[in-house]
Amino acid sequence: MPRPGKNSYSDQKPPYSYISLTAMAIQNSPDKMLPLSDIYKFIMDRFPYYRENTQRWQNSLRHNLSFNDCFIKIPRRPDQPGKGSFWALHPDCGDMFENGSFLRRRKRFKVLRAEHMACKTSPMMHYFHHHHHHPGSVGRLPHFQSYGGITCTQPGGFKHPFAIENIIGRDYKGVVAGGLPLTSVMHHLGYPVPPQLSSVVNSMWPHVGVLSETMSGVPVPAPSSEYAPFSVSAKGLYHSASGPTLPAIPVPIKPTPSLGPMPGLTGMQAGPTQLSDAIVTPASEQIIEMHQWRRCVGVKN
DNA sequence: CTCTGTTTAGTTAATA
DNA sequence: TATTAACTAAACAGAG
Repeated sequence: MPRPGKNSYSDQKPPYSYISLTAMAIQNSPDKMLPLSDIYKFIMDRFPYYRENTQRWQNSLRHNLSFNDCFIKIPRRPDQPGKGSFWALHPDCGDMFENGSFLRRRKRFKVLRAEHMACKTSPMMHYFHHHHHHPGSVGRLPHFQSYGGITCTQPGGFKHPFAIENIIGRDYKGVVAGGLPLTSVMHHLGYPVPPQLSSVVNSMWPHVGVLSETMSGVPVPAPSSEYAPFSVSAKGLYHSASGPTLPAIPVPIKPTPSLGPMPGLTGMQAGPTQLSDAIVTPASEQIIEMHQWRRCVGVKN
């Protein structure tokens, strides 16, 4: 029960599952991977609700990381000191929240057992420690050459569930140049895409806030963590609150198909620019290597 | 010791 | 209403 005069609604439970909160944190990070403590931090910075009962929800969140195949562990390399591994999103997990609800996915993402074993228990994981990463490379686009394996496991090409261009497909479907998604163009021009588009991420995840606020450790001020809208009709906000494009707020309940938040998404996924419009990050680069290795070893997918 | 990570088990709640 | 995703609790192991 929110008490009047004090933060009113902002400490109410956000309409996100732990999975979506975690995915949000990961996707909002420059490298698309975060250590556990940073996932905690992200959530606590933006959602006052989670500044309490930390033992309870953090236990649940850790359970989710381990239990759900959509999250994968990426070992630290020697030049990345710290505790625990990095957590990233599995490249094949698809659009987990395509139904528009961030509370419950339509289906739980599961990888095949063989792949699961290879991914989670292989002693070859140390493989990742040895490849073209330098302390200064964070946030930069990696080399094209290492990029070839991006389509590796899904026919038609993989689209990261929270990939920038997917978000663009939802919020900025008009932002296209020459038939190519903006990200593709930027990528080809050599721009470091993710940072430029952080505002797009913010529009997708209304409570993500601005990156610099996390960096400085200053909690995000009230406006970005106001939950009053969630108690109101989602559909109404859906059409009115965020202008001509997309919901500024996630839809807590399953929308009707015609109201689907991302009419352009399917087209994006089937689009002709599979390879070039994916976002490559240090995390995905390492994932790509993992997949290449698995293919090489003959792990079926 | 704390933190991270895995696992089992039971409950709650969304949705087909 | 049945199914199943999500949540919670808890035991436990290993790393640092």
